[in-house]
Amino acid sequence: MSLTPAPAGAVRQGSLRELNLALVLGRIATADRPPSRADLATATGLTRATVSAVVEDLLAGRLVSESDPAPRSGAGRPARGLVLADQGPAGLGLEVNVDYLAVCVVDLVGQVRHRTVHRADLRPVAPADALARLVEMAGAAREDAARHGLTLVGAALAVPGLVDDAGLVRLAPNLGWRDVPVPALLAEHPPLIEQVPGVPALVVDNEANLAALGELHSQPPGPSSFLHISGEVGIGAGIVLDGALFRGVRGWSGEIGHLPVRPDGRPCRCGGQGCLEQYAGQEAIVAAAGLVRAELPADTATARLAELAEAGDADALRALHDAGTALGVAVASVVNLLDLDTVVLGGGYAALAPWLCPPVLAEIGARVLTAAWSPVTVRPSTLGAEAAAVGAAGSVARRIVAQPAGWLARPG
Amino acid sequence: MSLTPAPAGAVRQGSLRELNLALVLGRIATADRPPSRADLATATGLTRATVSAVVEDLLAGRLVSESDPAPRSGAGRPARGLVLADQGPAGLGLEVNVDYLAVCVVDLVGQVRHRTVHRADLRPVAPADALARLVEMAGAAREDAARHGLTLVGAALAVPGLVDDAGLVRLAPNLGWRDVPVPALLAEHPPLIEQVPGVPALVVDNEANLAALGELHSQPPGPSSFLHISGEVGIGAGIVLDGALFRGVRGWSGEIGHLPVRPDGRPCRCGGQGCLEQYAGQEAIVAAAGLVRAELPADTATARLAELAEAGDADALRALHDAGTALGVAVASVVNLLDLDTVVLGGGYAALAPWLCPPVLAEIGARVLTAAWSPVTVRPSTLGAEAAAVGAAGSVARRIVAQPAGWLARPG
DNA sequence: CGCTATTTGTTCAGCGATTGAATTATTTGC
DNA sequence: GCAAATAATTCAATCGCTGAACAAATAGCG
Repeated sequence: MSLTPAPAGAVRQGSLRELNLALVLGRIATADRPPSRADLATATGLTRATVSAVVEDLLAGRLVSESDPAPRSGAGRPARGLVLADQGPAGLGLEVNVDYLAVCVVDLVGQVRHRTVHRADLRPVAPADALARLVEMAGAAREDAARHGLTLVGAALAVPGLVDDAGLVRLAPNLGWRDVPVPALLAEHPPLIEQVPGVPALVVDNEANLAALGELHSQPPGPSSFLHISGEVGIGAGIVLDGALFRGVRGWSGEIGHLPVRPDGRPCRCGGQGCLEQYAGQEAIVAAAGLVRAELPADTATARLAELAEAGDADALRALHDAGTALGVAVASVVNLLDLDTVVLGGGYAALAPWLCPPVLAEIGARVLTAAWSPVTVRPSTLGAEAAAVGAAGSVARRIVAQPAGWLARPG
Repeated sequence: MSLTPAPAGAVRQGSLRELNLALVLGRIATADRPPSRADLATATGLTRATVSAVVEDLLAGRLVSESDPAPRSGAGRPARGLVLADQGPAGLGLEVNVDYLAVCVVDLVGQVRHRTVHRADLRPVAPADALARLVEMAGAAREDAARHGLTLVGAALAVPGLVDDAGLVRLAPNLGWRDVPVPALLAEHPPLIEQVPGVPALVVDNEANLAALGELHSQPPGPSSFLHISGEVGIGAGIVLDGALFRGVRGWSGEIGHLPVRPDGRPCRCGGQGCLEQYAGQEAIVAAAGLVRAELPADTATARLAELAEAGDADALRALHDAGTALGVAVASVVNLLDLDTVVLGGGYAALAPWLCPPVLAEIGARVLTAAWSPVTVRPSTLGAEAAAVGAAGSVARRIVAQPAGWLARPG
């Protein structure tokens, strides 16, 4: 999701204003301090007159507000700083995962204004029932958002599986879902959002993708190209290139869990052999550490591992080192291929990062030709749990920033 | 290099025309038959009046020309078809490789209008001397181009190695180059091109990247996202995503030759272990087939292999099968990661495709989770040798199509 | 042959958005 | 208290798109 305007088709007279609205608003969103109209004029290359006109539209639409006297030095009339409004449009983020449901609301600024998590084992629950429960939570979220002056303009749902363009969940193995028509199931419930031109009412996407988007938009802003790895039962990755999520031809990119790291190794349930998941997936690590999986609820497995590693347990340390090495082989492949300089460990990996990072870095150092000239950073995610839900909500809010014209054109 | 306009900064009054010039010209370039002004209006969403005005500019700048009566059926005034001009701006492509120098000229249409290849072992030649020789060839190319009514507006140089943003060749191992400042060396020679706003005078890029661009712009147009693998002494890949080359954060993407396909395998000169290059590089295949490399000039090694395989030589067939399997493991990683549906085998691999494709496809089928739903195509490159030079020249010519305003604004 | 329907391409007044210069507003420094 | 400096607004001019009317050119039909 680039912040620079990029018209797809004809550039009409009115597109001009649309593009400049996006340009100016994007600048306000990414500035590290509230810019004045004059700042925006020099930053964008537009004239002050144009910026004033554009800002007037944005103020009228309540997308930005004027902040009180901005700190300045020197003579001259003081500038009025412009900031994104903390009221107005907001995004709804939804997440179905193996052991929890999550709902959150993120505003234009990117802040989480509402958050609900419902812990439960979702594997035995029918998809329709899980979604119904989610809608219920979302209803409460909307009411809470309204109390803060926020209007939900779109929703994004994160699922740990493969999703096609139409929102059909083709396969979510760890959840036991197959060919679940999410949009159709959700359409049976009363709509929770106010439709705005240019913002899809519902986007269904892979959990790893949305978590990566969350990382992209987190504060402080990080790099615009990176790999975000979600290490859960399965291992997924979100690839962010130049500030935009790369989804692949059919939206199924990031299947890093099935990169062959030991081509003649253990058979994987995907049909292949020696997939990363067999060596660095949650179950593999737990087993290698000598823990009995049945005694560990999924959401406590990584916590228990971290506990043992912290205490110096030899089995746990070895298991983590081996997993990190396997992960490092896969990451080295990605870095060689895409020339990324940042890798973020998210999901269950975030808590295990202190033990995973060293072997991953070692493999990168040994296997990446260009690592000698420019080092690769490997760090844990800054977002906590439910990162995908936050990323989902943020992706909706970002869309308003990227295409404000739709919101401004609404009748209200 | 997208054909849809995408302004980076301010959208000023004049940008409107710039964007629509690019939009209309891009449409003319990609249409499969010469479109009329009316066709363009419906295709772009602009009014016929605007299209007429835009086309008038393009005709005046000699970027397009009217083709004689286009075949039509039915009543009505006959349309006048519009085609890209076969005169006017053209791109200069240069290539330095291990055993040849190549120069070519490609016009707006994408056709190769001039081509010179100088075969010689470049390893013992100093970079400055190699480039001087290339400039000499380019001078002849420019004169030949001028006779066809073509003006060179930019140059691109393909090098088998890592190039940074400034055009510095950091490392070209098989050529023996290290830290060669190509732009500075070329600046000592008289300029060969006419500077046009928006078109860089010289771009230096990796051979695999430019070969991929050549494939992207080849006729008939193929997919807009694919992986192009150049199998020479080293193995490089160009990644094309949504019609644009993906260069990575520092321009060093595509180092597929060093993907670990056997993490504990043979040591590689990159410092890693079990890199693809050790199993599917030209030297590895030649050695596995029982051929003595010293007796084979580099440019005949693949031809000899193909000959033997054609004749049913067991050693050659086994060597190719093993190489294809290793290649397949790497390709499976890429496809899992990027969800591409097309893989093009270029360079030395093109001639060996009949024997490489089956094992590559077998590995993909076994290791790619999504292959069951949508098959992956693996095919040889349509461009012949010196694909990188052609791609280089084409990338310059394409830039004029993508940003015609610069050419139109020139004083001439 | 002449008329009509049809499609292509051009002309032109109107209009929206940006521009650049002039103007007003507000503060600091002397 | 006044000049300098910076911020923001106002306004006529201009650029380029729009929509509708108009001119051009052909096929079909009687």
